[in-house]
Amino acid sequence: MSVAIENFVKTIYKNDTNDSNDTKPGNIAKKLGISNAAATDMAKKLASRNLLQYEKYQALQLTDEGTKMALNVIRKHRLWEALLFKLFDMSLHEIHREAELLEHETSNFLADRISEYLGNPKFDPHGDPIPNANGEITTIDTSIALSNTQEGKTYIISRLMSDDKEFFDFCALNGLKYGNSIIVTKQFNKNKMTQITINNNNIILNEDFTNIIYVNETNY
Amino acid sequence: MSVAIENFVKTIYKNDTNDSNDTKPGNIAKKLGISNAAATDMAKKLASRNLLQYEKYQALQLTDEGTKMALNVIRKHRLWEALLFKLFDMSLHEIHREAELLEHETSNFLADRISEYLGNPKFDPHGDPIPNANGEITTIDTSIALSNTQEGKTYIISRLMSDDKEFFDFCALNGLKYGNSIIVTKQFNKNKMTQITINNNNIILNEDFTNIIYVNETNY
DNA sequence: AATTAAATTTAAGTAAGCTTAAATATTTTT
DNA sequence: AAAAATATTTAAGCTTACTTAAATTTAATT
Ligand SMILES: [Mn+2]
Ligand SMILES: [Mn+2]
Ligand SMILES: [Mn+2]
Ligand SMILES: [Mn+2]
Repeated sequence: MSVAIENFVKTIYKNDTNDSNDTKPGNIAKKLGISNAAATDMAKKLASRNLLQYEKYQALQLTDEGTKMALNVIRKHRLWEALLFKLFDMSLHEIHREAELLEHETSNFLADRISEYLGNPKFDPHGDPIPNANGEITTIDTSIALSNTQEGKTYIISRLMSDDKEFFDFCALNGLKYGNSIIVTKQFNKNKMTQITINNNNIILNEDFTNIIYVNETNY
Repeated sequence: MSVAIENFVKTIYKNDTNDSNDTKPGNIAKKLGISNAAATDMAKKLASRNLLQYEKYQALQLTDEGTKMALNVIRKHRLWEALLFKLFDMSLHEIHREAELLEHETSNFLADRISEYLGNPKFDPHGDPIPNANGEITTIDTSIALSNTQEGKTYIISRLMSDDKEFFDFCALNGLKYGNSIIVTKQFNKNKMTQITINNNNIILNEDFTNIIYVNETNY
């Protein structure tokens, strides 16, 4: 499959699982940086190849085959991120940038070698789950957005759902890293802002950030 | 630059440095598996971009810029081969197959990280020299083809110049590996066949093989 | 409910990288 | 040196993945 097709189904999949907006050609176009017309064309083509269902003016829906393809690409993306992070200690932004390209030129064989080498990890360095070789995500995600946490409790950072360099730079600067521990000290304005304590620093985050930082409760 | 262009200049470079046939569009077409017409078109386009010199019916000649691009792609190819070989113990054929794709989707930044991680190696697992970040091959190659060796002498395998699975499988089976030691026990029929001893086995190789296996003399 | 705004689709066109077939030039053989 | 064989180039056309502009449909506003 071509790079264009792989990125297209992947973007649909991620829009469906992570975002609230509907999965119409226009929204996919925006994310891919192409015109609406191009996205509509592509949607029709992929429908004829049984990768998705397309009905005029309706949201796009991946078929099982399309979902499988998306998960296969996502698997490769996240395995690359895990490998580059481990070997070269590159930043979250850098590993994402490289993985975005490498994911399309990686055989299933090589993906399996990478996975094996890393001990078949279930999560990438962002905390995103890595689909297995059958295109299944077996892990149950119990994490919640920071905006939904409770004052006074301690949490472990489980996911940083972003592709944005600025965000990652901010995270790196403040110790906001997959696996690190934080205390939620205050929720402001109906959870539109959240104060946390990490490494003895107090940080106030607005909803742009608290909606994409996911955490798990701890027992302490 | 596109994959097509990178493979094109790389193929010209390799034809110039490794092969005896002239570097006309037809020969490049054959190696790339495209039509002569396509190769001629591409040659004209690359000439207009100052990557090579094109004159009707003449051999193609890379400009400095074209050569630099070729060496940059070759650097990435060989770094990938070295990394995959080291990490995953893949065969020479497998690492080549993957590198052929990955080489086009690798930033200079990532190439430098790979090189660094490997200790800036000067050779890949085939024994081919790895250009440095400036696109220079600093290593002086003193190796000779097995067909040009002398009876009774001991040599170290320095290069296996092939992309062929069958050849690599044969090599792997018989211990013909970069760095291994062999004794040339006999040269037959004006060096069209060569008998060597390796791991106490005698093997007779014909010129298909002795022309692509390179070795260095030892002092013993 | 009608009007306006926004999103989606259709239509027409482009560039890259190929193809095959025909025309032309070069190389080899006689 | 001519003829035949081979290689190269030109010409015409195809597919993929895009573009912009116009037409149409849907959604939002009054
Ligand atoms: Mn990523
Ligand atoms: Mn991608
Ligand atoms: Mn190789
Ligand atoms: Mn290649």
